[in-house]
Amino acid sequence: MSDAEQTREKILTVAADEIHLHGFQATGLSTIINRCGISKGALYYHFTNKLELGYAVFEEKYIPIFLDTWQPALSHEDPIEGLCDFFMSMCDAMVCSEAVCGCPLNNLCEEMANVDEGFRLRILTMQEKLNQLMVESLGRVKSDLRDNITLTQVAYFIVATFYGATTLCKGSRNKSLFQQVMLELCVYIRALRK
Amino acid sequence: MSDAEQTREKILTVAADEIHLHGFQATGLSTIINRCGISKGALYYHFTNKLELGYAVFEEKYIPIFLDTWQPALSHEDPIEGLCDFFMSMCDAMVCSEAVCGCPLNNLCEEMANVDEGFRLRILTMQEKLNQLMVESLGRVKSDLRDNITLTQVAYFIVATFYGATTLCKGSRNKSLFQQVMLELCVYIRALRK
DNA sequence: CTTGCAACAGACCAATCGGTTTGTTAATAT
DNA sequence: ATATTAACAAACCGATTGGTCTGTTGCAAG
Repeated sequence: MSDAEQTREKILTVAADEIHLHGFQATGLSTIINRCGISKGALYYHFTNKLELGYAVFEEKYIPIFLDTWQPALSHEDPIEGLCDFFMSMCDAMVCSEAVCGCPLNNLCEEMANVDEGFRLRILTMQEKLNQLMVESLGRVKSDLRDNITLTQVAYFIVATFYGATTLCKGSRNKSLFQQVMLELCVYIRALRK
Repeated sequence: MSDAEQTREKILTVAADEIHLHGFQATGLSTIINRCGISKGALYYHFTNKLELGYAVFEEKYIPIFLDTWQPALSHEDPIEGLCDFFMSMCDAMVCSEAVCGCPLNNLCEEMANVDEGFRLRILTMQEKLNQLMVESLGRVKSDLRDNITLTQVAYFIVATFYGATTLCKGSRNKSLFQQVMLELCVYIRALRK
């Protein structure tokens, strides 16, 4: 990787972390610059403006992370247990010390959906993609599931609950609260079976 | 109500609306001042700083609205149906034109929980209060419910799903998506019965 | 009549923001 | 050897932010 590419990568990595920690709008370019040890000239050489940097972080960092996080659960031979395992593992991964950052997708959706259309559409695309993946995943065991369920609806319900759990956890800084919601979510998911 | 009290009320009302629309940090004092048709001197006469104004908005505006919104559902003689009615009515109330603002509590929690401890504790108190109310409410018909359920856990689960649904709706600007999650939530709630 | 304070108005200020411009350097192509 | 360019460094800029400071006005008590 060339020096320039390394610089670009470093900017993206630091920006991704900073946006995850403090949100997009609250993240100053000066912070990114300082943490990277570069100048403003360097940043603006690689990105035309703050918004474009944000888009790049979303597409080159958040999307891959997001897919890598959900993929194992969804490609599990038994998606029901795959999801339950995933949610339980998220309980351990959830850090509740100084700050709870939660899911970058959820955060950006809350912060930017009403602020910038470019962000909103990217988030929307990702959410539809996740829903589609989940529908496909559950569809593979459709014969095991109750007859009266709508897969799309169920998929959105699951994601909504997951998102809401992270929000609650942010306010309470209580990992066990997150865990409780996840446990109940597992109860719900397992009850999808006949 | 005296003139001074009227001014204070107007500030609180406008600030509450503006914070609901754009969040606390993105709301400038100049916006509030302009919309109220007052001066900066007036604002700082009634509130020591922006943060204290935010707290006042939370306590004198958001908390009452929040309680008034949930109370009817929870004090319904049949809380299960009370909640279902409530969620269905929220589908109609949800506006999806230019922007989706969602629940002020959820918004502030997402934005401020990791930024200011004063906000976080106020939000936390309110969420615990809601949970307590919901547990009491469901507790009144406990004999009708399945034996293996934990009321607190169920209550947090319900609120989490509701919160997450508003987030999804923000990104998609699709009222029917919100409706789908609410429908599934009703399915879940009704399944709490024996 | 005047003194005093509540209730503002509005100029002012330092800090910070995203963004621009100019300058420098090292490498590469000719 | 020279010209060009990629890849930055850093001073600079206008706009905006929350916050302060110095008035000014109207009513009310003495």
